[in-house]
Amino acid sequence: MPSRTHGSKAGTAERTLDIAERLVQVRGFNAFSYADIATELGITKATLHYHFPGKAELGDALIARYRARFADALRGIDRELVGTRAKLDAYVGLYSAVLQGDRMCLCGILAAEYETLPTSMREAIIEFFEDNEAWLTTVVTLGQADGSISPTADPAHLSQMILDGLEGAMLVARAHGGLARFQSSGRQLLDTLTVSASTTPER
Amino acid sequence: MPSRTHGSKAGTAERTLDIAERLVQVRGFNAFSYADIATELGITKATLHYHFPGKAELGDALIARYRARFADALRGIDRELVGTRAKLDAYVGLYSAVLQGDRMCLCGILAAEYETLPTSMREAIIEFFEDNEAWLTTVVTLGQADGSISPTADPAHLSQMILDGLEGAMLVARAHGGLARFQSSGRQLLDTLTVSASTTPER
DNA sequence: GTCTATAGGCAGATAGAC
DNA sequence: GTCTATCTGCCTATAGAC
Repeated sequence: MPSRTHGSKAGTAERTLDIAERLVQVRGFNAFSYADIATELGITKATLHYHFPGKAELGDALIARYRARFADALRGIDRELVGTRAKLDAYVGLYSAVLQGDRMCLCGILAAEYETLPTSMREAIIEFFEDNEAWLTTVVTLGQADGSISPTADPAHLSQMILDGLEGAMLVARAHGGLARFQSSGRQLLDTLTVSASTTPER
Repeated sequence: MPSRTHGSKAGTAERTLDIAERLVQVRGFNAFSYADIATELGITKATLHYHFPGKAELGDALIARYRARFADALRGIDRELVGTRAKLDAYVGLYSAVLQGDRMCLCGILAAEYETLPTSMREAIIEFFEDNEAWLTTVVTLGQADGSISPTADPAHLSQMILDGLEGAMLVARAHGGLARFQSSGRQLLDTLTVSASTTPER
């Protein structure tokens, strides 16, 4: 969800990343071209190759920026919210914001194309998932300590379940059900997971 | 799960579907070509166009066959198994079998490429998801009746959560964690969902 | 049904002028 | 940094012979 490039003053490289990011999140890495970006940016393909020698380098930069922005958002949640359910709700909100632009999670859609991607991109995608699982594990562990999550389950398994559930909800919702469906699926996931300690589900 | 084309005697059309199906499930619809299939089949691209005029028609046939095969598998579960958890375990097993060949669910990977697909394929993908949700809803409703699933949640929401969770688990697992991760995520989902009526989780 | 041959387009990428 | 021009290769698709 994190804000993409700010106001008006942004270099060609940054604007390229903004456009490429959107194209990948909507259409996938194998379904956009340098020509698409060049047209939208009003420059030539050759100029694009000056900033990003090949598609692989562009992909690397895309993931690196997305990953850093997502990590920032997670730190923001830790800073501003207390309580397991509040943090998890905010986490779901991150995904909702992405889906609002008819986009899929960048690393989620790249995971679908995983077999066709260069090694450097593959490794960075894995790191994105690991970041998310690590953060979720701290939140789940907190939840087990404060009694809002059942203490019998393995926090790592619960974290995987949450990540997978939300990535899948985005994937399916873009074809079938849209934002409303994503949100009901996400809410159901959290409701099923958390024994309402103090938070009251809205229905 | 669903057996692909049987023994030795299969026409060109059927063998084309077998190969195309695998290529799509592994690489995606936008990352395979008629040339890939022709080479593997030992025929020319022109022959392929005789059987399937364009990629859209091939895609339609792919989804139709996959959907029918999946529906058969669901009927098989209903025929052979009783008990909510047993049916749900078998459902997860269907997905595990797909993942074993490093494949993603056909309609899951197509959902990632949704924006780039022809209308006919889009509609068929949605129908696949609806089939699954309808079946899951009957199982969840059964589970609420027999006490193995909490009766307070909406069966439709729980069905979405299950479908989304498994599609997402496949998506992520192919990049990170593989079959083992898919299975632990799937088990965690079912364990969280079902209040162990009689089935004992393996840990 | 399967082939040869080919069309026409677009992909990613590079050389070299400004 | 950005351009023009161009290369090479692959893509989907078609015509027409066998």
